[in-house]
Amino acid sequence: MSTQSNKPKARLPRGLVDRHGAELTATRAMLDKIRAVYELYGFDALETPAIEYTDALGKFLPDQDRPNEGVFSFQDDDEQWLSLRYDLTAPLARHVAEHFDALPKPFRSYRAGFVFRNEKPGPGRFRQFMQFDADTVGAPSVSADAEICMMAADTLEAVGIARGDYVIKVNNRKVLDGVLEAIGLGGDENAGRRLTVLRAIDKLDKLGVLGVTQLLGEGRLDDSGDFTKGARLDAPQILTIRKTMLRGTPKPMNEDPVTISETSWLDQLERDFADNETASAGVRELRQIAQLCRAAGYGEDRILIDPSVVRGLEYYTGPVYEAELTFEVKDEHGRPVRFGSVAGGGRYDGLVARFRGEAVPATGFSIGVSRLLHALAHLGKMDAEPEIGPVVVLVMDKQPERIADYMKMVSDLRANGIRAEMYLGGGGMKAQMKYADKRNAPAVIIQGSNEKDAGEVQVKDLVEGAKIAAGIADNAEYRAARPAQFAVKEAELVEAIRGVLERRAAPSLGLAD
RNA sequence: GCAGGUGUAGCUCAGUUGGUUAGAGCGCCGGUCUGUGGAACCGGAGGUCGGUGGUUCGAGCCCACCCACCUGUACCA
Repeated sequence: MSTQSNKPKARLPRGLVDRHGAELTATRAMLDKIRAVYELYGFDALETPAIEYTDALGKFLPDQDRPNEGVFSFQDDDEQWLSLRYDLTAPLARHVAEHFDALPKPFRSYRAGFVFRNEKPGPGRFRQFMQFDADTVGAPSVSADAEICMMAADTLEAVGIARGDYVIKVNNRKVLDGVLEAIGLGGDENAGRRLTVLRAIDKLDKLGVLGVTQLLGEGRLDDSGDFTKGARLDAPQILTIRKTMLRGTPKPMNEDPVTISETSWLDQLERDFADNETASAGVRELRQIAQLCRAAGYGEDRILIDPSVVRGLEYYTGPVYEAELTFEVKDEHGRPVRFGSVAGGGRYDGLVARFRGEAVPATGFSIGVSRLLHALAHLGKMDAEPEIGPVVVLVMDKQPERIADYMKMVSDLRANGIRAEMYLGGGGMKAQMKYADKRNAPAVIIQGSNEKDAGEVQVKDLVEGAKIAAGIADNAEYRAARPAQFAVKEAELVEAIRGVLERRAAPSLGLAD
């Protein structure tokens, strides 16, 4: 029988993608812009590996039932569990804890890299994706948090998002915790319900006030008919949450919430929860952050105190921030596209302490590189121009001495900084032309025996040629026309190609053509 | 994980009440053409019809289970 059944299938696991061409170029350009801002702010580069000991990453210790829940894990040959990192913060905490004595404090660093999550992929969600983080470790004051927010705003503008098309929303976990305490959800016995409440609030921009209210109460039936159990709060509790956390949201999807100013909201919160120490401390911190940002010239259009921001539920201990894009984009069906948050972060005072016992305050944030790039593409800010391919020297004659001639041409072009290659495949001339077309070559060089005898080469400008060809309807005529093709002396080859490339680089000055 | 939907060529899809050797367009490769991308004409490759089992003389079509993908939802450090 055939070997067909044991041939491997050429395929990629779900949630993973190959990237190439314009997308890679655009990614590189964007990373450069982000890096420039981070360095301007005084952060230094740090690289950590993609693999860590599982216990260093945190809570996801593999168990027998589900060794890979959420994280990709495997055992080393000494039986120790290793995992692919699922964010860049936990590895940073490990690095700081490991080299604590040698590092300057505060320690300010940035890093970009792929992270891995073993979960269900969706549109714009992958199992491998890139993050670009910056963190300040060892700085307890809210100045560090305010600085991160300002840098986040600067970064988004640097990559091409206009002021007004984004907002950095800031909240404080102490406020959230304090309010929950005040409505009787404090203490260990209510940990589960607190989590449910926070998750519900986090869904505000997705489900709207109505949906969140349902999740705070009995629960919610989604479009597919599936029921999500709610937090089962009573009416007064729900009212309190709606009055505080759901209020003042900058983009109400529903008419319900009354948008009030940042300061009014802070005043109200301070008044209503004056006797709750946790909430009051949170409000004080938020006021300071707002004050610092305003003093530096960042208005509410850029950095906004917003009570509905929750962020991750695991390790944030103080201020939390989230960068949201506010412009509207329609998809091909005319429906609005949501980008959601493209970056986020917060204060995590307990993360390094896991390794050291003593508290090490830290704050930082993380940009979702692929998501941000996706958003930029919708904004038309991504250079989607295909790369200009190499000049292709066609092989008209396969005699070894002629091959040497062709390679010499390529070599001369390269020596002059022109991207070039000789056709290395086995095809005939037509195949070679198709190849050049597919590679987006600006020009091909043709030298058969006739040209060789005359000491000449044919240069064909493929871009011009395509333009001219568009006006030729008849096939025979098209072939005879040899559009945008001309002969030059062998010695003038480099100069001729340079001319073609220049014409290509400045098409808007095409009056002379 | 839960709910719903969809699986026929690389892509988009046809395929009669179950009936010989499963089709089209586009794409791909080659030829017409010792000389030219697109177009034209001619030819070619490419399918265990998602998988397994069942019903039947006979299954792409009917039944059961499984798998994959899509959408929503849950989780998301």
